[in-house]
Amino acid sequence: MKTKAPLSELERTVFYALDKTIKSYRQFAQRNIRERQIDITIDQWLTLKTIKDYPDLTQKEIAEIVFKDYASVTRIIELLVAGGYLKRSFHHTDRRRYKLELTPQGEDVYKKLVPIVQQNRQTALQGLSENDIQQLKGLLQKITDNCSK
Amino acid sequence: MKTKAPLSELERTVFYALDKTIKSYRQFAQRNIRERQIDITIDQWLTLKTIKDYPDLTQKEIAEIVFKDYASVTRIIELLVAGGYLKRSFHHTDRRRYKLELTPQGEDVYKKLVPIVQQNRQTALQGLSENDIQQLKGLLQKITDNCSK
DNA sequence: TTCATTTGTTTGATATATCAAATATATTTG
DNA sequence: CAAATATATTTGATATATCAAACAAATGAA
Repeated sequence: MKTKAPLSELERTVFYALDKTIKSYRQFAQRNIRERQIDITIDQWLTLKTIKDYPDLTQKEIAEIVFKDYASVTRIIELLVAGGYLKRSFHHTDRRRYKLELTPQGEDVYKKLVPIVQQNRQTALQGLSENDIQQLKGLLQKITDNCSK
Repeated sequence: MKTKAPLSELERTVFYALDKTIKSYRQFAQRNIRERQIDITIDQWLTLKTIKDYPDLTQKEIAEIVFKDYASVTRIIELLVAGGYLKRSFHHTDRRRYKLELTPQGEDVYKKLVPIVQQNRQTALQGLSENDIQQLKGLLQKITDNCSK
């Protein structure tokens, strides 16, 4: 029987665990989307959903919500447009901006994904109580605050 | 006085908090490295450190430790070699592999970074007790497990 | 109104992530 | 040993992250 190597220093840090957890969740979630033959990435989904839920945000505001760089949002939106999920037209009052709307295809993906994402989250959180989750969020928030000063 | 918009559904999920926390930490850590004029990325540092601490690992094993794709590790190592931090030569017994060693410059960066990383972690975890940290790791582990089945 | 500044967005360059396919060497099996 | 299989690594294609620089339109001040 093979004995496990002792954990490296890296593997013992919380930051390692954090990184691993978010990567595992993303892989898990992406796999479940792909398995249903839906052609969209997690990041594209996040921005699509944000646009659907909050129409008339600027891209800057979208970026802040999804916690991404403005440049990334620009490119993700380009791909969503290229993929036929999003329609981009000029904004009525501010010509620097675009008006962003889901296409029927975008709406369709949205409808399909909502329950999948819901299910993913539920599965990922199995065995954690509501209290655990609040605890977790509190601790994460503290770390985030410590890093943002 | 401006009142905050209510949090979006996204912003209320643990996964969002997770993503935000790890990104905040990475940005914070990278900033502290750059400020000291050290030319290396976090990911390069992680793999450099792994090679230093565990010489004679295969790239595959390195990838597993740093939780990265094999392809990513290949490219990160290329950059470390190009940057003069790592020396790559053929492995004695297995010609598919490379022998990886830090150059003097690599050793130098290693020595400089150890205390910086130490300090970063400490700062990021300010206000969390040892117990909080164990709690956090436990919860993260549960989520990781849930996503890996 | 004009000029300077601010704001929203894009672009370019480089690093990393992901998946699939290609390579090369090792190992196993018949 | 030869063929099949396994293992270590690389490469290609595409998506995302980050930072800086470029742009263009809006806004504010003189």
